[in-house]
Amino acid sequence: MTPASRLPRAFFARPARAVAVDLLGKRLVHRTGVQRAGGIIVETEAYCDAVEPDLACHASKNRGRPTGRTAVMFGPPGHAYIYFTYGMHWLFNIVTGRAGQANAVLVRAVAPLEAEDLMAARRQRRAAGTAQPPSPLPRSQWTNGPAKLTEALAIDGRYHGADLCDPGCPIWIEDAPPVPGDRVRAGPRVGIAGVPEPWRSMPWRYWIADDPFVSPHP
DNA sequence: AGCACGATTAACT
DNA sequence: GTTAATCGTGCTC
Repeated sequence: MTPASRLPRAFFARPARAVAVDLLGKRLVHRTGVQRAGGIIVETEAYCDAVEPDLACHASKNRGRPTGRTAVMFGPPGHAYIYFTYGMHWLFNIVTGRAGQANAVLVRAVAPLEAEDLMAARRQRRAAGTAQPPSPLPRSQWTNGPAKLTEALAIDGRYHGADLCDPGCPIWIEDAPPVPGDRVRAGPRVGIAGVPEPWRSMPWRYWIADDPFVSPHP
């Protein structure tokens, strides 16, 4: 069964920055069997807004030509661009814009909404070797980061390239009321200190003001 | 064929 | 504030 509120391709077929802002307040859902886990998107980042090269974007590698890793980003909008980083973390993006352009939006944080016990279990550290009961991870830290939310929602590389607009896809974005414009904040993207200016400082990270699940530090 | 490093996180001083 | 964990990718030799 597919919810009628699954966002259609037209939503994603727009410039990355517009989609990144409009994704705030929407719901990211992953169905595994009969279980559903999901959260309200509270933080995003736009990459490769197509006007000119964005050196912070993976698609700018290989002189801006597609590679095995980035090919999905050059494809049609509404598909998942998921990649593995630091040897241990999966990051979830949605392809935006139109085919031929390499645009994407990174989902950096969500607020837990459904199946919270399931998310907590997925995020709970395994007891390392010695039999010491791991202290429960606070709810505030379940999904407040790009790699934390993929772990909590069990999203990984198997969904790389998946069409989120396909009624059969177990991952989708559910429509929800938009966040008022005066509640949206913008600032530089996180974790790209090695990227040259001006791209390093472009304010293409968006979040909901004062939301407790926005990723820490930055 | 080899290598430096990353759209991060958690644990540590 | 600092650093280890951990490995696929893109770039250099």
